[in-house]
Amino acid sequence: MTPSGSTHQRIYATVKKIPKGRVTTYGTVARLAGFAGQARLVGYALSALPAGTALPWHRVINAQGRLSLERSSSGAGITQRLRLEAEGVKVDASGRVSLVRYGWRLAETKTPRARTI
DNA sequence: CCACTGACGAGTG
DNA sequence: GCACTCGCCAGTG
Repeated sequence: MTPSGSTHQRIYATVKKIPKGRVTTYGTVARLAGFAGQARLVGYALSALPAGTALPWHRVINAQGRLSLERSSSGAGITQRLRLEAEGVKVDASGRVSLVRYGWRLAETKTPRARTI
C-alpha cells in the first residue's frame, strides 16, 4: 500500500479485511493499518464514516471486548449488536463479546493464545 | 493559530 | 469491576 494514502483510508482498508463472523479491537486495526498504539485514530476514522458507507465497522470493538456504542446514546449501539448477532457473534447482555472466540488476528498481534473457532 | 472534543488503550488505586 | 489520568491524532468552531 502506498503510505501516501490518507490515514482514514488505510484504516478503512484494514476494517474491510475483517472476515464475517469475527470481531477485532481498535488497537488491532490500528496495528494492522500501521498505526500501532493509535487506537483513537481508528475510533475517530469510524466516527467520521459517511452514512451508508459499506464498511463492517460493527466488527470493530474495544479491547475490553465491549461494543463502544453500546454505552453511547442513539440506536447505533443497537445496530452494531444486531449486525454482529446476525453474523453469528453472540453479544452478552452487557454488550460484551468473547474475543477469545471471535477475535480476529488477536493471536498474531496481541495474545499468544490461539483459539480454534 | 488555539482550545475542545472524541466509536481507545494501558496503567493505577 | 469501576473511576481517573496520560498519551496519541484529526476534525471543528
